Amino acid sequence: MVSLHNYVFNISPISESAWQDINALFLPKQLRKGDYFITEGKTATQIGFINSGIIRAFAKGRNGQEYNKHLFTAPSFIGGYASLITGNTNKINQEALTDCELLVADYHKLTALYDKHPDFERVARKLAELFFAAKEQREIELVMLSAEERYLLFRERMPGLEFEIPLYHIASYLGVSAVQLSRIRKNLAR
Amino acid sequence: MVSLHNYVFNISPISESAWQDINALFLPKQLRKGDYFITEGKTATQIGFINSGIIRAFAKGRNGQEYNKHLFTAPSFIGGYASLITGNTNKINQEALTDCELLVADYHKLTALYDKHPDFERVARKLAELFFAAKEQREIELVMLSAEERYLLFRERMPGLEFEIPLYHIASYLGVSAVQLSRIRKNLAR
DNA sequence: AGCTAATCTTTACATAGGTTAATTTTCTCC
DNA sequence: GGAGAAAATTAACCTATGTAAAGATTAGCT
Repeated sequence: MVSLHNYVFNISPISESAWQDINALFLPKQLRKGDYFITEGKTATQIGFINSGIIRAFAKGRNGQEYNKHLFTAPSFIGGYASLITGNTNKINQEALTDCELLVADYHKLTALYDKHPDFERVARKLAELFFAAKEQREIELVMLSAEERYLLFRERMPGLEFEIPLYHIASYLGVSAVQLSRIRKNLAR
Repeated sequence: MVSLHNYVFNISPISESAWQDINALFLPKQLRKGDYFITEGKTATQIGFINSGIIRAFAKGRNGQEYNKHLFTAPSFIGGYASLITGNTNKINQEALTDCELLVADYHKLTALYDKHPDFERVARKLAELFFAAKEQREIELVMLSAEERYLLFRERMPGLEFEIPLYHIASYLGVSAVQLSRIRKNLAR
């Protein structure tokens, strides 16, 4: 299991003193399957780190249909990043698909450490850059690849995950209906 | 016109000394319509700032079809951000759709200033965060909205732009074929 | 083990949107 | 201003994928 410490140091090493200050802000928290970490319409204040479990981030359309923007597994930060950054309300929800072990910190207490620890702000910069590059990649794949290709890529990148959560969540993550994913799987099996 | 100075200070103010060091790295550059700022397969080394003109960032599929990931207008940074960050080759191209006035700097000379000027690294962090939030928003819109809704949103956000560049570039930006955009426009006109 | 609810697949049908090609309209530049 | 190129529209056709509903399968209790 990748600890918060290793995860952070892997992005960009920081001083021992910075790590102490950061670590002190994170407290353990459990989520039960079905619990929400953030909810649309509310303003995010916390950032979480997944030690175990699976969380989906999803947006809701007006007809009530949902789109799974992302599936998070350990190790990974979660939270209403856009809301934390801009101060606007969340446009999305994050729901535990399994029981989860998290570490949770107040985001603004964390960002208050940037002045004291520029090496930590560097971590935040690199993280934001990596998030951006990942989003860019996903955007290209959503538009340029067929649903079947996206499914194959998904299986490659998150092996086993398709057996831990309902397929319709994966379909939504891939941007297709559960029916269509079922057809795709049938095709591949031949 | 929003200058580089104002653009940067608007994100997060920096010391006069930091601004001097940054500004010294940016040199004017003209692009003619049709010129490329970055090319896929090559590694990006430069970052640009658009003072005037329009640039499209696009990805190419295997069948040669293109997808306009983004349309840039002044004021805006351009460059192979993902490549600059990761050191991998560009997966995308950036092509001038009109003659352009840019300021261009070596990216690594710029990032070398982070140690000396933490206030500048803060600018970089906020910028990356804003980029990320924008991508997230675009991703949601691509998946949740119909092509017609995306077109209306585009007209609202970039008024007039549809009269400055070929419609098929806008269609590609919206993720539909030129034929389909034509149908959409016809529908709206009724 | 067996019951119930959840999930997955399949079928039938509808539609948005792709492709290709022909036609019309609009630019561009001599 | 006219010729040729570029862009936009239209028409014809096709396919991927959506929706709804019915069945089949699986999982989660008690």
